[in-house]
Amino acid sequence: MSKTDLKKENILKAATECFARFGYDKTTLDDIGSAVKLNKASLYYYYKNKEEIFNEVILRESSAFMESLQAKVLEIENPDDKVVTYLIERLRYYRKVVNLHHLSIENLRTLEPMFHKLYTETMDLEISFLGSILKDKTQESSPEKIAETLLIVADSLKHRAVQESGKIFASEVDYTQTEQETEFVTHLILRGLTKQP
Amino acid sequence: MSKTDLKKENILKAATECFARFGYDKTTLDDIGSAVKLNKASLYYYYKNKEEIFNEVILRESSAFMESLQAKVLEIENPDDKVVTYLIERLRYYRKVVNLHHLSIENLRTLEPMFHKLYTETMDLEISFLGSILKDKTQESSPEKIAETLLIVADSLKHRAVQESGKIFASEVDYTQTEQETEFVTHLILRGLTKQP
Amino acid sequence: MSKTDLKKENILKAATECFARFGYDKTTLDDIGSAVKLNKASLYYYYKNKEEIFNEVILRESSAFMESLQAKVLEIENPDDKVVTYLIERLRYYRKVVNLHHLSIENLRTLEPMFHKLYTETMDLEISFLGSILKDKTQESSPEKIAETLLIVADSLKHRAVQESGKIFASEVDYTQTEQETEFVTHLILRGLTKQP
Amino acid sequence: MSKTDLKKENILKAATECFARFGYDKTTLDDIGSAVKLNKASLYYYYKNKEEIFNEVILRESSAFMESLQAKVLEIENPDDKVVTYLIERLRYYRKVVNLHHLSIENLRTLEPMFHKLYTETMDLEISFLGSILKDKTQESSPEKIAETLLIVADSLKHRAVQESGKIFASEVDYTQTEQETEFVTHLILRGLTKQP
DNA sequence: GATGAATGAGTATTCATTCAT
DNA sequence: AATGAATGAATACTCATTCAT
Repeated sequence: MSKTDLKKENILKAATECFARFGYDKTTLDDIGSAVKLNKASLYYYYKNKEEIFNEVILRESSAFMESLQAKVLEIENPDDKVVTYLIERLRYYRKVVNLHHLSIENLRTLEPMFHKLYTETMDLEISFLGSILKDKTQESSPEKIAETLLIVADSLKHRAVQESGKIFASEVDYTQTEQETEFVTHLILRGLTKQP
Repeated sequence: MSKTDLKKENILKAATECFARFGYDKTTLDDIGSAVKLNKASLYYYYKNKEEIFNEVILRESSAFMESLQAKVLEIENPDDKVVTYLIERLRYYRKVVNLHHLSIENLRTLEPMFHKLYTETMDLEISFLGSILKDKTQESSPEKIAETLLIVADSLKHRAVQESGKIFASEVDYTQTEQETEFVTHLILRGLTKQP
Repeated sequence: MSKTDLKKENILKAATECFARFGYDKTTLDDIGSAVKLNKASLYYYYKNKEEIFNEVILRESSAFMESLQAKVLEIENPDDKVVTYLIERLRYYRKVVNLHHLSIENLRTLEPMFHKLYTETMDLEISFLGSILKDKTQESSPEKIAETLLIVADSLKHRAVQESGKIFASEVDYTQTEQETEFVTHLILRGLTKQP
Repeated sequence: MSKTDLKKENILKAATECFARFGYDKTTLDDIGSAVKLNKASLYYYYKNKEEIFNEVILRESSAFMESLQAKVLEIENPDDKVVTYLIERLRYYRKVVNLHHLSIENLRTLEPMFHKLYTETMDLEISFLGSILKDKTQESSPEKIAETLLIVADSLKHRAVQESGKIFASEVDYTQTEQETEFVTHLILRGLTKQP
């Protein structure tokens, strides 16, 4: 690993700490700078701006989460539970990130492009993983097609919940409701696939 | 309702929206002002400062929550479940407030006096409600004494969790653990009361 | 005295207290309003603005001071001392006003028109008083002419001192120096008048 | 002198001008900024806040004053006069600072910690200087002990006067009285030392 | 690569002043 | 005569970002 990459790594580690501690908004570049013993201005040599740093932090965390989630899912016996668990935990993770970094609805709007980029980058991997789980359940369509549909539906439900929030207590309530919706739809789809009455 | 009270009401409504949208820190008085079509400075005619507005918002929300929670609890059959549900939902509500308004540990420190005031003001009502539920369960001490103890224990567990947070992902994890601790202790106490082996 | 005049009187009394307590700048109209149990806005019914109130306060204080000073001067035996004392005490009073109301150089600039108005309004009375003291000392010119000259010279010395201040510690030092200059010039003029060698 | 120190120096020079011109409260950071051709925000790069700038200004002025006062005192013949002059001039200097910067009672309260720090930092030097003057007058105790006592008494008298002010015209009057009290007590102590009847 | 230095835009709060009632 | 209500302009302080060296 080059010297620069090492430094970037250290910055990310410090930033991860700070964002978790203070939230995105309240973390100042001075906070991060102090933590890596680097002048605030120097951070701009490694990253374009605060948002890009946050970007990277989220990306790392997501990768780690995905790995551990996939490992956990593989240990589940019941195939339907595998899928449901995967989708629900994915949703809960999103909530966790939002809460952890104290992201406001406004932040979510601003950071949307970043999340979208992260989303599309990860999508292929997720489709492939979920597809492999679904392989022996689907008879007609390709399992990847089903996987993609499930992911899209799940994300749409989440997206709708976020958009509708901004009203008091909506965030919490919606997530619970979204979980139920996700589970319900997933079961519907999976049972449809196995042609059960 | 007087004209002034009406205006204060409108300000609160706008503030509630804003705090939920942006969080406490990122809500500016300009945000609230715009929402009520009032100059930022005018808000100071109705409220002493930003904190006082937040204060009032939290107070309203809490009252509404308490009412609905108590109604919900009364519908539960099993007496023990009544108590446990009440205490757990109360804890979840705290987390909800903190998350909703994106309160940082720092905020919690600053706003502590406000929360404390709210807490003591509500305490009597809570004791009286919880006491009435416990009435036929206690044989020796007064039900109010037991109620107060339960509330104090529950709040202490919560308080410890808050103090210990500030570590990564701690917020989520700790609350779950605190819920379990609260439930466990409550059962211990309740079973002690009914002298079951 | 009409009801309005009575109210104006009360406002002035309160304002006098406030200005002496907090200084001109730090006295708010709310301070004065509270003190007379009158809404801040009501003050504008009686006075054009804050400056006009201050104006009046200074005017009252000056009149009172002038009366007492003139009484004091009349008790002095030596005619020269009468004049010198009058001029010196007059200067000291100016300093006292400036210090009492915490007037900055900048204030003095802003309030200059007011002071000038006060100055010209009082001038005639001062000339007449000082003239009466000088009556038996002057043989050629009218005593009023001499009186006016003395006052103008004294005020010029003071004015120059004020203008030159704004440099550190100048205020204090200059006043002392100005006192000496005033005394010296006065003696020069008085002795010139009596044609002493 | 480093570039930063030079800049800090310039800021101080500008601030000194401004504080003397407008007083502490009415001097804005924009005033100081304009004077050094520096954005208001840049001042925060060099100094923590307005109070710290004022702090430094006062510190400089005090050092300069102390030096000149000590030189002046050394030229006095009569030993008792040396001491009295030193203590009286010290008192006058305090008044001078308060008047010059238009410090209100409120300011004095806020800035108290700063004055206290300055006070204790200077104390040792003052004790040592005053002690050297007293050397040949004391026969029993150490001259430093006497010096410290004199300084403490003088400051206490001053402190009481400040506390009691806030009443009309009090500032002027009290200081004069404090001067007399200081002189009287000093003479008492000095004559006691030489065991004169 | 690193940073000292600078700043524009924002953020809570205060206050003299205005005006409709 | 009195005031409730509103506001523009200030004011101390913060922070992401820029740039010359």
